[in-house]
Amino acid sequence: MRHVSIKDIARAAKVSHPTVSRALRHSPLVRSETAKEIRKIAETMGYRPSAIGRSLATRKTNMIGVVVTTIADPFIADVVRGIEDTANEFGYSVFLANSNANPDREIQVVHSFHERRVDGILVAASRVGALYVPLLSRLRVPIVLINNQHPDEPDQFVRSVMIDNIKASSEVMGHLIGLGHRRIAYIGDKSGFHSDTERFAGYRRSLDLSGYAFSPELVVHGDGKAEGGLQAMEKLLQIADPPTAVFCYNDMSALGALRTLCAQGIRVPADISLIGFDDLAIASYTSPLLTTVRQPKQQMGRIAMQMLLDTFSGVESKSSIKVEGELILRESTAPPSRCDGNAN
Amino acid sequence: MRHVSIKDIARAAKVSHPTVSRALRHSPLVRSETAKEIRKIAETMGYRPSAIGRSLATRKTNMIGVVVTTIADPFIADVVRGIEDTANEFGYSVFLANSNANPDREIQVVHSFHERRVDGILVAASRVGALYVPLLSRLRVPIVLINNQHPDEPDQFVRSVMIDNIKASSEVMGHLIGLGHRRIAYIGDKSGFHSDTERFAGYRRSLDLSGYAFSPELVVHGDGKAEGGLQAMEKLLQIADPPTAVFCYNDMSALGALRTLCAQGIRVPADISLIGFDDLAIASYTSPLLTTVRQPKQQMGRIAMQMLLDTFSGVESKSSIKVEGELILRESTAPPSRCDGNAN
DNA sequence: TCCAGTTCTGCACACGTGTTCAAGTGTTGA
DNA sequence: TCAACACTTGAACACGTGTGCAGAACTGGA
Repeated sequence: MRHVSIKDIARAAKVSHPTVSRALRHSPLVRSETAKEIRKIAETMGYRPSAIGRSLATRKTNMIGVVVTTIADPFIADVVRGIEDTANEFGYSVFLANSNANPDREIQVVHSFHERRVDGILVAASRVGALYVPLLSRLRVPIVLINNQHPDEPDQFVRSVMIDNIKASSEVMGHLIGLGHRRIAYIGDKSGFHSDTERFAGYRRSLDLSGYAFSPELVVHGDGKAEGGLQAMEKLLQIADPPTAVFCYNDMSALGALRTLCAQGIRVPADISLIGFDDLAIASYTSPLLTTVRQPKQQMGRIAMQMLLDTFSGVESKSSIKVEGELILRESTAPPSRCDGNAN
Repeated sequence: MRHVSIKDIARAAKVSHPTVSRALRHSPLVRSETAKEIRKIAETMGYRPSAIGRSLATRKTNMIGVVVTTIADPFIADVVRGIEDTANEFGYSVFLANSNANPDREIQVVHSFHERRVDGILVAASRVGALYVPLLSRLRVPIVLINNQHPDEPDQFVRSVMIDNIKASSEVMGHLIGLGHRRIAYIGDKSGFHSDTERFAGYRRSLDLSGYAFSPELVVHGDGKAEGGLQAMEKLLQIADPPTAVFCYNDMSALGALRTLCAQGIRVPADISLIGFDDLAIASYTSPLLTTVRQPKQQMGRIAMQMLLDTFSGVESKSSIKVEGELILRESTAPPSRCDGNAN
């Protein structure tokens, strides 16, 4: 049994199919009684317009593609939520594709989106990032990168929204240094995500500005997930002169680090201060509650989608938007308990 | 600038467009040198087939729709991951839509999927569930419900995959009762999700079978999220004779409950045992580590998608698949410390 | 009654791809 | 040399919708 089409309705209403098309779209070109009659028949026959046919005719699909590393990442899930809400509000449907941080897969996904003729693409937390902007740009599809490197030269098709990592990172360091910490460790990501790179830059710069020594052994790399943070923390505890505070580039890493500390009977924040980044929901339910930087995750999703919508409607808009993080002080940071003797 | 179509290639190769169509699809009907030449030209011109055109012609979209309550729920995120991986493996793209547990929205989403002519629909953790199976069935689109009520009468289009809640629930209760607990509380969900209903049934039945009294005041309702669990636990602590163990219908609720306990200085499991359900990643990073029931989340997504694929290819398959949960013993349960005097 | 103007309708085509069928070309065997 | 056959190609149409344009139907005024 086929779907009912406007031709079927046309036959039933004894009119031509263009008239049906116009009637259903409330075009003023069709007599109102006729239109009403047609719509009644359409309703009776259980008609649902075919987005496929419409897309072919209008060269507009009202679909957007979202490529993420993995939807299992709570940060990304929140961003996607903001995207989907906004998209839906404006009649767009979203394709979701996990790249699992695999560059090949990422490119393959973009091709798939292209074949489906999506009206726009959103990329969340890609590893490839700016590297494949040329590819993306060649597709001539509007694209918004989220928390990712934006090419220096302005590009007609590629836009971005990101948090001001350097600034947020500096606030984190300011807070820790203000509490009296000198030996501050940094847990990053071995995959080299843009967020990590920038946050590390802020960490480094704050140390320099404060005149404190940068110790390479205090920088370790996890995988952005709890397990990586757990192992990274173990490494930090093995060095001769362990840190008094640890700055994790994201909350999941902090969660793992917290687990290691707890398992080894090290008190947070009494013995070691811990600070994360993202303000995932979970950060409000750990013990102690996690001090972190709040990213407006859903809002970033909304903004990214809005940037696409603006592009669609030809509205001029900034090619790059920066949002602010907010340092959320909870319970996992405190002044260092012991004097570490490092006067410098 | 338009996309290049097979007609453009046909013109360039001085053949007709059907020949191009056949060449690109490696049809044996076209001479191999011609085909090779055509494919070379297509490559040069940067041709990418239009899924829209193809869908219209084949009446197959290779798209499936996934409706979830919210992708911000870690359980659902994992299921979706399994779905997406499998879908992608077989050349399908997935539409993601959040219903936010709003029945109207859920129906609207299904209509939207229908208009896009998806080949199948997956529903994860819906509140509406079986209630709108008639609607879904009328669309004549294969559907698989995940962890949701399945209509009693077998339906040609609606299938389901779910965990054996009663059994898992009984194991949980068996574990707690075996440890010596008598006053066991249950934290459920006020929205009335199917999972909650079934798990509660298992809780209730286990009490009956063991001959222990069922105390209505020991049953409280959260919202399936941490905040709800937190508040539910507060209520439980206010009753005159508080429970010695708490069974939370999901891990997020358990997380909130754990927070309340920790904040009030109540030791887990020394003072109160706590047990969850789902085995979210986070359950391995709490303090104490959370005892819970592991649901094969990704696998459930894979199975659901596989059921759809089977339907597409006409393979006969079961209309309902039950997977087993696995009780994961960690650190949050122990024998009760005090005699609660309730000899019964 | 006729004309001009307005309102409404349908024809024809477009969008990009796939498929059926007929016809063209070349090959083989009698 | 011719028929039978296999191989290759293209014309025509289908899928479902939207739109420009021509023409039909209707309205109002002289």
